[in-house]
Amino acid sequence: MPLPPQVTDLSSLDLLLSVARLGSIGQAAAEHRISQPAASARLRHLERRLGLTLLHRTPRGSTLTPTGALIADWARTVVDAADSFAAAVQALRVTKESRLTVAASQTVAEYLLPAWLVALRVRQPDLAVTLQAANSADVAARLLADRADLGFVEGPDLPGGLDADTVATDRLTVVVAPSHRWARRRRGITPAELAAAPLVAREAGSGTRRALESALRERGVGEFAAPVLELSSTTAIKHAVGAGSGPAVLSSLAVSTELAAGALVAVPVDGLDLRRRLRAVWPAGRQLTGPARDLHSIARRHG
Amino acid sequence: MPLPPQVTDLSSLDLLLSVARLGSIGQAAAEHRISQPAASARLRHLERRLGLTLLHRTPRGSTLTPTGALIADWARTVVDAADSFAAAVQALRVTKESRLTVAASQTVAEYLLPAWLVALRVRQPDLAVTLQAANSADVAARLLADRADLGFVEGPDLPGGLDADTVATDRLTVVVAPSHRWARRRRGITPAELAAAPLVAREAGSGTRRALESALRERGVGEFAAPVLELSSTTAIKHAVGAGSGPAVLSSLAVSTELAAGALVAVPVDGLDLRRRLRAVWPAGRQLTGPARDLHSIARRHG
DNA sequence: CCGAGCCATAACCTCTGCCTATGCCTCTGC
DNA sequence: GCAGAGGCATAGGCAGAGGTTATGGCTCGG
Repeated sequence: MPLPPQVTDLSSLDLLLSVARLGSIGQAAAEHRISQPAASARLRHLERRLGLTLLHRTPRGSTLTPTGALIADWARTVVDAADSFAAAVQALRVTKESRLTVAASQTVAEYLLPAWLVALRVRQPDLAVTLQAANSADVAARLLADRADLGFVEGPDLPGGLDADTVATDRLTVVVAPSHRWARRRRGITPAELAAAPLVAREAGSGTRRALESALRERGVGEFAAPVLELSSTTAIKHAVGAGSGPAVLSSLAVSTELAAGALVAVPVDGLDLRRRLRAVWPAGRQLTGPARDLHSIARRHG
Repeated sequence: MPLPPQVTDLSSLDLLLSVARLGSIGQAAAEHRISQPAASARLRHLERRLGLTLLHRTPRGSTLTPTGALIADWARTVVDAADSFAAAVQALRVTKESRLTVAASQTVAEYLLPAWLVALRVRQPDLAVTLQAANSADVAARLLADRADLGFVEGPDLPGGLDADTVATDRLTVVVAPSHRWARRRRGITPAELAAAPLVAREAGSGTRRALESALRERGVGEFAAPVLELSSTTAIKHAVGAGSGPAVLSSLAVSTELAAGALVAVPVDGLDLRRRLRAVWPAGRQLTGPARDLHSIARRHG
């Protein structure tokens, strides 16, 4: 199920947003460093591809039609996502002259860092950042070997030799489809019920899964039902849960949108603390300086 | 600030996701209806553009490298956003033979309908849907004139002649930057405080703003401070709030991600009910049938 | 009434990306 | 062992999308 060809070219959408902001095709063209006719043609093609009139073109500027404004709202979502993606990818490039190297664990790397890097880029456009995704032990090792300037870890155990500061919190959340019987319960479920339920899960070895099992063990539950389904992406899990395949346990960061819209329902678990601190870490005793301090403060503010 | 050229081509990312799922470049190529060499070249170009090795290519298939898996996770976000965009845009095309015409108010059209339409498309790929964005009165008029099959309205007042069913709830939410003094208060603020605060707002006439003022008037507050800043997009407002320009009042659907990550903080308002029901509506007495019923049930389940 | 700003059209060109054809490699099954 | 299937890479040829410059027409303000 490939993407329809109408949306594979983000530059047109980006151009449309520029026109919306600047009020003229020519100025938008300049911002994108293409000629005015090229911009005009691109927008015309966009209109033809979508089958919609997006712009009022007049001899003294161009404004969005009502339809165009709605399209622009939607487009902003896509372009923003692409922008975060770009910032994150940029940081994965191994640049020898990077002035900032970051090591981050899964949840932070997947959900939070892209946005932080966008914010960092606003403040320091030319800063080269390197990102290394790793588990907590690796993060610590890299920091202590001076192969990273700043790290982010999730979970309770803090590797030795590091100073830490909590920058965000997530919470493992039990989610079910609105039609699931758990969605209708007044009170939460018990840890034993959760452990006995066949979940939709990621492949074994994921940090989320380990964290869940450790929290349950703390409450004296040591036996877990086998997963009913193992999938490789969070998106696939969400879809499976929504389709009624069973409950799943995911980071609150992964499901916030679905919860707000009601596509999934969160089920509380009595007496089980599923919160996890997401912490910035750095070699003990050292003061963060320069870009590392900036990123830390962005993370703190954003999270 | 145009998008970097590395991410303007979503088809490469989409192709990468297919490879991740199917395990071979050739099969992914088939899914996208291009030749195997074309797919291979496209992926190679993607790797070169990003400066990263994403795939392990072997004579019996291709698998993602760890880096590739991380990239794929990020890419999924972008591609999903594009997919929703595409479904929504598709519905804006005025198709004479559409078998389903929907009229929706702002919040629903902007935040919820794209996802619902994706779900609807899964069930009925060939269904032609037309979407008309309108205010409540317009939605009602269109339904009664038989120019729409199903409508969605927000807010308390239900136009006459319609049957309705609540499918989702949103809540106008006061948000501030984490550094704002309201973020540190134990108890909520009072309606009078909110009314006296200069907000970051959308241009006058927005439904959100009207809803806020009407809720405040109900509580006996009739004077409102002038906005400190008026912006044209929700994204711009969120950025301004995060940068400390002041509080804003936005739909919970617009800020769920930022709240979960802590980038923005919600401030409760004592005794002010800012919930809004989002309702499906249709001509009174009529039974929903066919695709209209399907969309209604999707909306109900998703919201 | 003239000049500035904006958009459209036209003619030309470049270069990206696709396709077909083919070859090599690896694993499987006989 | 060996043959065949499936997978990826390379090569050559081609089409078209999208860019550029040059120019013209429209509208508004001074």
